[in-house]
Amino acid sequence: MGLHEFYKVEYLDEILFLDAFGKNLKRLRKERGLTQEQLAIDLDMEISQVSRIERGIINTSIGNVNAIAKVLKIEHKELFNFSD
Amino acid sequence: MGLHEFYKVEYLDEILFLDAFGKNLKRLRKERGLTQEQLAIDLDMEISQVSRIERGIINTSIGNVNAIAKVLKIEHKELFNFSD
DNA sequence: AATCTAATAGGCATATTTGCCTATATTTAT
DNA sequence: ATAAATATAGGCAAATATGCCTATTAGATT
Repeated sequence: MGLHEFYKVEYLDEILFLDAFGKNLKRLRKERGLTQEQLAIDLDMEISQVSRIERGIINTSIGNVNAIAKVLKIEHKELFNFSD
Repeated sequence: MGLHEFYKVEYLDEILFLDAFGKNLKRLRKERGLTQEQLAIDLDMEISQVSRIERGIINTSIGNVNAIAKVLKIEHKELFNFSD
């Protein structure tokens, strides 16, 4: 079905953003040949959280953005570098 | 006194990051002649939250990063563009 | 097909953020 | 110096993220 079935219209922009952010993270992770489990270990985070972030169902923190950038050895901006 | 007086060493990197992020946001906001109150209104957020974010005492969400970038009419990466 | 690996899903308790509120402090303008 | 505007501070309840756990599904390999 893709994305969420129900949502408040006011938050649609955020939902789309979280979805795009997650897809981008998944792409960057796979490009480096990492599994969700390995990324979770490196981040000292639960694998279920990594999964939730990549699926765009949670609104994670900028602290995690910082940690992810460090682990993936990329700049913060790369995590936000997606057309939509 | 600057920053926090007590913290767990493991989280020092995150504390420094949140502090830098907040200072950068404050700079970007002032450059555009906005008060915390006006920014809060535009973001549909509490002024106390804007204050907490700028002071680096909370770890806000990527959804707010997205909203802030939109309101300030800047790219996401600008919010992370600080030396340290 | 069977097995192994990776990812998704969700429940529940805890931690953290956020909204709402009031009060105080700091800065700016008169 | 006084007043007005702006920012900081913190308490409390509600909302949300996270950790920990188990189970299920999807994908890859043999």
